[in-house]
Amino acid sequence: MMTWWLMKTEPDEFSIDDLQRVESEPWTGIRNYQARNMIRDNMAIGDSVLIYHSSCPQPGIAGLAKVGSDAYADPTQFQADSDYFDPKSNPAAPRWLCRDVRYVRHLSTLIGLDRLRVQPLLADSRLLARGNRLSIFPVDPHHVDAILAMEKS
DNA sequence: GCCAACGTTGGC
DNA sequence: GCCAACGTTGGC
Repeated sequence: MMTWWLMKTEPDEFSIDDLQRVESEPWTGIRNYQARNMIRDNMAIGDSVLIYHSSCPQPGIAGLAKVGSDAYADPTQFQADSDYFDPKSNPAAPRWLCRDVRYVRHLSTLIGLDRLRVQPLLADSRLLARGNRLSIFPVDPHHVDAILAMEKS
């Protein structure tokens, strides 16, 4: 059964335009155990992804992608010069995982957080839940429907 | 730069 | 296992 996911990215670092350019990208730098467990246990190749731009002038949902690989060790945890270097991670038992994410398409226009906030169908969504700092989490199909319907309105 | 929320760390 | 201190996230 296919799951929909939301993945946050800071467009200054890596935007939906960048994903389109490279087509497929190792989604590295996830350093939260809950998110790590979902990458490991709950994602599947072919799952769909909402790409969300955060920490930027226009936060919101920018495009669609797909999970393109199984989970594998995030190489940045072993790179001493990386922001994501984790000296406590052991190569024999890597602490952090990633998956490849494949570009599907841009939304016709970015659906801003301001618009998401006023859509009643999303009032109970995790996306809008107070204090949600997870950079990866599943999205209910009916919430996805509501979001994609906003693309045409 | 501020601040609320929340995860992680480490002393006990 | 508790909990205070600290760090990070992310909107504004």
